[in-house]
Amino acid sequence: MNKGTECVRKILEDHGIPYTCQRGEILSLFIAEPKHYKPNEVFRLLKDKGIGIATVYRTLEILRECGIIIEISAGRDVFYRMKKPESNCIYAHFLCDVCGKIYDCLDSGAAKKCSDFFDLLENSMDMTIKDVNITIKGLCNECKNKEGG
Amino acid sequence: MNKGTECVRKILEDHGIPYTCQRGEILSLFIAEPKHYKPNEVFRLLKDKGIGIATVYRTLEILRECGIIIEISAGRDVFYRMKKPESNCIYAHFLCDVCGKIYDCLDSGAAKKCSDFFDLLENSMDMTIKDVNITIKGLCNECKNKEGG
DNA sequence: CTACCTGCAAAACGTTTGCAAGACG
DNA sequence: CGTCTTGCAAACGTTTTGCAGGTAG
Repeated sequence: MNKGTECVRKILEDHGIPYTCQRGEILSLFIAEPKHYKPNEVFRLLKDKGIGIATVYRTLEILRECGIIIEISAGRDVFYRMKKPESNCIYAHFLCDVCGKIYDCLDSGAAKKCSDFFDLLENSMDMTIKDVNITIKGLCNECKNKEGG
Repeated sequence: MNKGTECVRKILEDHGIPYTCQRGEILSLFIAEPKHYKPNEVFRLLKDKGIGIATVYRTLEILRECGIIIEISAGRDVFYRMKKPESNCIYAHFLCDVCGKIYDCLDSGAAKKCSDFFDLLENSMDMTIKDVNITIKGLCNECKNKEGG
């Protein structure tokens, strides 16, 4: 049993999730390359290892429930990615209309401003905010410059 | 031909959309009760009048394309509602975890602040923002007080 | 050994499409 | 009358579910 497996097993068990090799593989994927994955993508990358689509969905739900990964909906698509420790329930993503790439886009300064803003909103509307999901659509850096030039 | 029909016909034609009674019915729904509708909901409310689900989807897409209504995705659900003239491409919605109700939640003051924030972000990340969709999840006013008390 | 987890296949959704019939101007 | 629009049913992609067999502890 190698180092990576050990590490992944520990994360799962620390969250009260019994280890199985399928769960290990899925979580490893998110750790190895920390980007946004659609369920289908996870399935495509791991089906060679004999992981079924149902297990992918069930595992993503488990990992999300316990806060290891987060679910992001951008338009009609659903993505998952690792939860970053510094993010305080406010997630902002930029989705490029042209190339379809998805970018995270809150540095800690912006996150703080945002957080203050939503605190105010929470009070003024007398509700309890659990999380905020901001999806920005437009042209990303690359596509903007391609179109312009 | 009554007043309501005339009015709806005018809106459609002003946007370059040929009038049909199905389009009229769908748009009337949004005008009569200006709330958030899922495609399915629109279909359920209008199928008695012989409107098919395909027509609902096609019409919603047409109305969205020309800016009469907007599309909002909240979690895995897609909603449509009338576009408000004052909204400047920034849409914020509150979705209650418990009762599932959806609320608009940017008054003009908050919208201005938000707008400034995203202008800054746009510059600092060198991208072009077309629209911003903010989904806030949590407990709404009513459900919060029910749970608490 | 028991409880839980898995893959498969089928079902359940939401959404889109092709097509023949019908409505619009 | 030609064009565009419609309803239907089928197709499609995504997500969920039931179940028999397998795995973990």
